[in-house]
Amino acid sequence: MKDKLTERQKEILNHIQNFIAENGFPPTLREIASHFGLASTFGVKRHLDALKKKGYLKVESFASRAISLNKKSFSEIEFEKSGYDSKTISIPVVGRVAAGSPILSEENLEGMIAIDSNFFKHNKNCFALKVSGDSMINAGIFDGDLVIVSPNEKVSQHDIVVARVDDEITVKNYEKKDDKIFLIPQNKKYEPITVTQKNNFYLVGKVIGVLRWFN
Amino acid sequence: MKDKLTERQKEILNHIQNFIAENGFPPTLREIASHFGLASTFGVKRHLDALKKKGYLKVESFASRAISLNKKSFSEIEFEKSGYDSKTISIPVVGRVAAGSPILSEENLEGMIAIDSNFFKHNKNCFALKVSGDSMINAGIFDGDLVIVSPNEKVSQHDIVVARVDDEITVKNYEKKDDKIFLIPQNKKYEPITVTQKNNFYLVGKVIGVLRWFN
DNA sequence: AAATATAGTGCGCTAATGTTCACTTGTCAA
DNA sequence: TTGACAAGTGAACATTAGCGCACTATATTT
Repeated sequence: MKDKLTERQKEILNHIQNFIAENGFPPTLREIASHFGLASTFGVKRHLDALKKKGYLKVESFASRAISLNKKSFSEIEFEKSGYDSKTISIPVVGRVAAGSPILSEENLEGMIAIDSNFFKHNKNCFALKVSGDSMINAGIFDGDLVIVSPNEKVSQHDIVVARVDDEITVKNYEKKDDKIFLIPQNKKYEPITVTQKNNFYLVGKVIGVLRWFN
Repeated sequence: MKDKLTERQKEILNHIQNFIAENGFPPTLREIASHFGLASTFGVKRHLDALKKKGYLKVESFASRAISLNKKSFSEIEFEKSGYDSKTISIPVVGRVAAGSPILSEENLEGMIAIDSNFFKHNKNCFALKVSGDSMINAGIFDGDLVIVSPNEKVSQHDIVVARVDDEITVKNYEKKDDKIFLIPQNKKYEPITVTQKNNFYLVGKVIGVLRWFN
């Protein structure tokens, strides 16, 4: 009841959020007023007071642009108290793999990443590997992405896998035909790799996820 | 030009970042000065001018607290601090958003994911949203992917954002031209959305990451 | 009809905050 | 040594921006 906003208040709150997103800092009363074609800052102030009272904003007194959005309007609170119980599983992140070295040696380690077990129903030996190269762009795996790899998991036809061919680590689609193994890139620029007896071939694991950061 | 920062400039920049993270808005010159025990605001101003010139932040003239961070300033500074604390941060995962409902209401909650803070240098209000539709495939975002969203972070031209247009939640590239806002899909099958005054437009946040599971 | 809540106007006041200038100090390299 | 440069001081000064009052208007409720 108390938290209910009027139409105008919603508009104001909405505009403040957009302003911050666009500018990186909050607007002044006058800027808000002028955006709505208002002539006086007093009305705006009353709206802010209302929004503050209802818990959507914090406003420092006697300070300029000192509006901050309250988490309440976003997330946290509701989840925090809903007693969400879940374990997280930590997996190591592996960067560029030095040719010849075991993938999971310390020198390749770059950090850890933890993922909620609800989303992660695989075995505990998983790790994440930083992809270099664009041979899988059509599968939505870009240079620099982290692929999450589950070793000792059954690999089926057409799965995306991480494999080692003669000390070279690659991410490709897996295909087996008449006892021959093919590693298929998802980019016209590259040719499929045919694995022969002469190659030192090792199926590292199955790619079960992809994680990418925009920086 | 040399983009290299002096020690002092790094300290200042770092403090500004922390201040914004804690308060939700940037500090004034005097607040910065007093944090460092300085008696004059002039020195601070010169530091800001330098940081601006070197491209780490933007500062509006004759406006209070009008400092905004440039992307560049993330990576570099946090870099040095990383390694100290490696907590994991939990963020909620949001599934299909019922039209009209606040994104982060319980009915939309699907779980939590936790991510190592070393890989996650953004604010704590972040959440993950399940994408439906293929309008961003050329940006490597597929149907069913989880995009990780940072609300109340400065959105720049061409950033991938989550926006609400008239109760419809979409993920698109953000573009602003002459006061007009365009939401650009990354798939030839779709047309850009032009946001007009008549639309109820709300910039939910910036997409800072993508997570995909193969199941 | 009267009361109440929401919205907005105009205007002046004052505190908050950015800007500028002249001068000092310490470091580093030519 | 001299000169360039980062850093800081102190004291105005100029502009921005929050605050508050009296008054108006329009719904909705009592």
